[in-house]
Amino acid sequence: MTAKFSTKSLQIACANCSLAQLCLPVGLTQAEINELDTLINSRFVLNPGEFLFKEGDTFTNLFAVRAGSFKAFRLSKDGEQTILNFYMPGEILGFHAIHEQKFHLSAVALETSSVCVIPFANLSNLTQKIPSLQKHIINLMSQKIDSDLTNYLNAPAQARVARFLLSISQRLHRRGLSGTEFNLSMSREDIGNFLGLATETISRIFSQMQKQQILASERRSIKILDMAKLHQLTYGETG
Amino acid sequence: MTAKFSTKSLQIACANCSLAQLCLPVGLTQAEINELDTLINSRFVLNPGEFLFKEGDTFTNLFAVRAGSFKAFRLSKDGEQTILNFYMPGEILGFHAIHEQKFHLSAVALETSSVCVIPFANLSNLTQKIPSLQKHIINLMSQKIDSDLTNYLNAPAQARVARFLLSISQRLHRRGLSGTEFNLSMSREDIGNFLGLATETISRIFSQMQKQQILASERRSIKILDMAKLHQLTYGETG
DNA sequence: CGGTTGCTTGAGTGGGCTCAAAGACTGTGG
DNA sequence: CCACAGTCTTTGAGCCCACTCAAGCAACCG
Repeated sequence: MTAKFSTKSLQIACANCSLAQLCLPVGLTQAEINELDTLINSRFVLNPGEFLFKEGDTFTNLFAVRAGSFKAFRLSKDGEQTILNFYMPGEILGFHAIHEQKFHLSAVALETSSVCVIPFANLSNLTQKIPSLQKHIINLMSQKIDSDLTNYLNAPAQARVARFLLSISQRLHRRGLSGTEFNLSMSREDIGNFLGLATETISRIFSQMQKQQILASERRSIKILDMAKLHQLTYGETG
Repeated sequence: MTAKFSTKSLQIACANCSLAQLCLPVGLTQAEINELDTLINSRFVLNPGEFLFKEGDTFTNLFAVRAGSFKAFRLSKDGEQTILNFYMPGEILGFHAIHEQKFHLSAVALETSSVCVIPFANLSNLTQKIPSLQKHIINLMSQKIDSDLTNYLNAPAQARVARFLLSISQRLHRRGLSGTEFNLSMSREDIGNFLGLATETISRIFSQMQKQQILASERRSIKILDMAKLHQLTYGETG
């Protein structure tokens, strides 16, 4: 079931959060950040497989990923998942649910993860008082619209996998982590589902990239050996 | 080249615009709508093939489609288009460009079309004064994020075409036009490009749907005969 | 009217899928 | 600490959906 927000309250403030630049506060005064901290009064931890929210849930909060990762998906009528996205630290879930006050997809933790709970009504009031915060929220939503454009482009299997790996790499790098050596938090099946490819195809392409010296992979551990070649494989997509 | 905004100024006010509910003003007082009208001081017409904006252009304005339609696309390095979306009356272009103040795609008119020019900086100031307007902008962006989710799902060719036709149908219906009889403003090639299918595949699927009595199509004229079956073909996608 | 562009239909090919099976890792209980 | 079951990943074989190539037809335009 959907996790209870009281599970575990963490003693963390936006003021000293390492994700601050990716997440909410930008160009705020100390007083404004404190006000924001009052707003975001809840932070909690989820175990692997726990739901952050479910399709059909009423929307009241945005969630900022603090640690771990999530997959967002819908269920078709025959019970099959369609994975729509993965979320990593510094990224925000829930923007899609604002306009109808309802989640149109589910999100589960792929590993032990923690999130900040951002009550949207309160945030909305605060943006009315703090212009730079309004600007930031709109920028985050704009970024989301922009990045989704690139995410869902059609391409041959190898290009899709290359694009996926680069996306993960860049998102890790942005947080100051290694963009060349990392562990995937999702299964081959999840990757395939997300990219619209069979599990076996993902596996084959990883093997193939290994033979071409583009990367070294062992189960979920990935080491990118030739970033340039990986970019080439997505070549022609977007310039 | 990108159209000049001075091309033709139309005498139209938000106050008596039939698209008002889809576009900007919602729940505003008369005074607020007048203020908005001052903001949106420019409306102009584009001929088929004219650019509304180009990849790389600096972002200063959002555009609301008043009449006609647009395709949005990127060019790959070998000059191939990748069509990302089509835009119809009441829909807004440019949300993706806010965060970097730069358009990451191009938009051209598919037919004679007109748009309202919305200077974003001014809009941003106004949302700070009018809470319900801020709410509406954020709702529009949320809607965009939400609908893009459904747009780019992987599916077999027939399901994609069915989804595409339903999307067009629903968007026309929302404006009070017929959702069962309409003319497509884009070529088979554009549809195929957008859906990630070959032109010939689009043509074959149209023929096939015609044999199955789902629709009657003659070039760009479409008449949907069996809406239920069309929905069935997208079955399993989203519930 | 002839040229161009867009649409349709057919034939054959191929990339990625399905089906199948074996190997590698994880967790649990004895 | 090991055995065993279950899950995830890899690899192979064969097939099918949608692509490419090709040709013919219909509409539009100068």
